[in-house]
Amino acid sequence: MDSTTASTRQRRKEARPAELAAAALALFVEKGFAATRLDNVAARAGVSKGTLYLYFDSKEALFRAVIEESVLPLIEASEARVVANLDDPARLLRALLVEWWECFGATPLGGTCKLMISEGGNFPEVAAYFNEQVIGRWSALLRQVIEAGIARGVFRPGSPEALRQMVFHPLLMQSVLQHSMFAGPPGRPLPEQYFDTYFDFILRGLGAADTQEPR
Amino acid sequence: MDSTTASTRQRRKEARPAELAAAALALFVEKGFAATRLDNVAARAGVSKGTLYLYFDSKEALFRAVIEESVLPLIEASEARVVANLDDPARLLRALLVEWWECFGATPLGGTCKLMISEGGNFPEVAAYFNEQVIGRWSALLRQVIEAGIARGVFRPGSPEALRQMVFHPLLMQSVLQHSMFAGPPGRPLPEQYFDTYFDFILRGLGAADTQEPR
Amino acid sequence: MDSTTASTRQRRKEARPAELAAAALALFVEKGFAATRLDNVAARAGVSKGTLYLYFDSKEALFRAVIEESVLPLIEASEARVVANLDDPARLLRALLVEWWECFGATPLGGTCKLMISEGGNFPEVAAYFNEQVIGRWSALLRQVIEAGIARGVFRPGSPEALRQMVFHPLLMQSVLQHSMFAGPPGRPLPEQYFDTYFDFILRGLGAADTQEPR
Amino acid sequence: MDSTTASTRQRRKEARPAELAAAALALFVEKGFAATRLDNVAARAGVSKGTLYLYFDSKEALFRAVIEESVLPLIEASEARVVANLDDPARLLRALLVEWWECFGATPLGGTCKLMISEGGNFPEVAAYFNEQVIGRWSALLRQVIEAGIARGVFRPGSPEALRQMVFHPLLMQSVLQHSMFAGPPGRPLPEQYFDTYFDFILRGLGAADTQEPR
DNA sequence: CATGAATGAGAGTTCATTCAT
DNA sequence: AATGAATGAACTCTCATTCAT
Repeated sequence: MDSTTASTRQRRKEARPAELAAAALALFVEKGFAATRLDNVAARAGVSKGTLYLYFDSKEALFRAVIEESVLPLIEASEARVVANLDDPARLLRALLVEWWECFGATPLGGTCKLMISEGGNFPEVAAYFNEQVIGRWSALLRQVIEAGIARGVFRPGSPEALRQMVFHPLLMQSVLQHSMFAGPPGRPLPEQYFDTYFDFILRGLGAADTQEPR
Repeated sequence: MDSTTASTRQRRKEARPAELAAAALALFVEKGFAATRLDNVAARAGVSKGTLYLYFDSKEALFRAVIEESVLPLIEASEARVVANLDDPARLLRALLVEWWECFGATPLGGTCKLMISEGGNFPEVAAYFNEQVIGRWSALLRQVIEAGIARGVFRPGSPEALRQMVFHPLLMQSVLQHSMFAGPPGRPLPEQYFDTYFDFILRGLGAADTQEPR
Repeated sequence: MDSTTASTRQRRKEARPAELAAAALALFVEKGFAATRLDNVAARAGVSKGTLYLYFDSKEALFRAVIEESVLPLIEASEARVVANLDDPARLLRALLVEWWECFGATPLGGTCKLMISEGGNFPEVAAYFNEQVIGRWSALLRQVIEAGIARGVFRPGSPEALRQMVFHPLLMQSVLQHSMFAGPPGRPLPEQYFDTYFDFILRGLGAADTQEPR
Repeated sequence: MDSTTASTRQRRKEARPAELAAAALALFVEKGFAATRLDNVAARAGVSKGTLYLYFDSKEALFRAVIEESVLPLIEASEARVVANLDDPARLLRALLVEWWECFGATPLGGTCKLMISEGGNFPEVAAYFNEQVIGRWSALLRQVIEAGIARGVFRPGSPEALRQMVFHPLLMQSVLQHSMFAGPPGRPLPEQYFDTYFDFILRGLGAADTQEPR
């Protein structure tokens, strides 16, 4: 019963839902919800099809779980970081975006963005949840940083929401594309110079004072 | 039987494939390929399900046709415009992007991008075709303009491909999002100020000398 | 469109639901609802499995249709007969019961009684419908005849409902048993003397004046 | 480990099969064989699903056991009573039927009859066994009493088998209906007057001389 | 040309049965 | 002896595809 006597069976049982959700995420991202066969999900997780139903009530419940479990950890860490570093918005912005890319956008979790773009229309409540808990909170963070930058005169004035899109969408589109069509060899890193060009571009775009400093 | 009805029929007959493809595009974009029912496509086009098979061999053939018919017109017009106006890259860039948005991104055709992001992995040949004929040619155009700007000293030096992404992806993401999840009322226009902020941002990002000129 | 041009296809289409319901009734009665396979229903009706779904939304809908279509005709004919012949209750009772047996109890329709006994608990709304529209109306008819007989002094006094059960349940049980367990060769008629013994018994049981007359 | 707990365990162990069979009987009667889930049987008996397989080889073996254990006790007692009391057939008949109702028909065991009506067709050997060991012996008893009555001139002449059905089927149908569709509050007793009307009716039906004696 | 009734392979889901613990 | 996680065959239901009309 206690942790020391946990059997192999027990350990598997506790790990199962996460394993199954990971397998499902990969296939949902690759093929879409409707085109993903539960046989394939089960096979990828190394279990039989029936086992899926021990942990999830239906294919749709699996989808919801995949989204819900994929999204929360990063946001909270980032929110904590923001409140502590608003005095150097340019550096903070760069740190947030790099972290987003490395911990989310470039990982399998990043597939959730492609997945919600593809399937959101078929699952309005899941889309609403994702919008509130993930997109909304993350967007608010970025707007906060941009507003701080404008307030401090580091960035030029402008609509924080529009500027947020200019800043974030190139990186988001990178993530979406890497989980789509031309994924190439999976895990292929961005070209070396990408982040240099990216940050130079968005800081110039924001009218940041010191865009000339080399990296 | 008489000439009048014959010509009416004739017109219908010739228009049919395009009507069917338009109905299919709308539903493929809204629901995805696998979740779209041919019954619904037929109903939206006002024909019976069997009629679809008079014009398309299979659901997949319909998908290919949808993609193939959606993409060519704009590119050729844009290509012609580019060769004629390379001497003012900033103005040309703005004109191209506005045109792309108004003639493609904001129209039902813009759904094609969302569709290829969602379904490209399931249709590699279609994705390859789309990549070559649309993405490749359009990207080449934009790179050409950016390179011209750099060569003329209007834009700062940098990787043309990376810069193309910074310039184009915010707009592309707008189009994708409008055809996805949170489409809101369909056809909702972008906020007035969006293009002002957008062009100001990307021209600053490109290091363009005169970013203050009004649109 | 009109009846003369009705095609083979058309004629089949109109007859299909009844054919399918008849096949389903036979198998539901024989095996029960849960143990009946839709494959078998389709095969017995000479169609494919998918065809069932052109006419019935689900297995349960098929069950409802089977019950609802099996029950109404007899009742109405019997109700009409009753109001016209209440002045000779003994003869009327005999006529009603013979008719019930020949037009319902001994036919495939009689299986509905066995079916509702077996499955009523799993389909409360269907059972309620059957109870109101069939059992209730038929029981009311019999009670009416018995009450008329008591009022005229032809039958001895007693609870009409209890007497109805004594009168009807032997015949009902015959029908149920013939559609159950020991059906023997289907359509096996009752032994010659059964009805003689039956009517003699129930008329004596009702205290009818002239139970001594031989048939 | 000590003798006290060992004996408790022992008692549980020996009682288990009967507890499991009782749980199964209740659910088989309520829902039918195919619609009864072994999970539910196990839950109702307070054990896990796997435990069922320690005592019964399969769901069908459980069904056989349920039937076989439900039937024998009453018959033997009744058979003994019959041989000792054939000299007063009317009184004996009444006693047998009251006993059948109180010890079988009105108890959970009475559900066996409904169950065999519902499922007999799917289990021919079980049905044959039930037919021989229960129905056959019980019917023979009743016929014996009826024949004795006829021989003594207490009942009018007639086919003993047909008369047996007239006599027994109203009571049997009561039992079947109480375990079916409209069971109402379970265990609801028959109306007070039911047995009065019932015995009056069948003794009149049998042409018994003295049907006026109160119960 | 156009229809829509019919098909049947293939999907999601259930549940009797097994077996490592 | 008892458990319950795991299995996979078998079910209901769907829908792209066909073809007689």
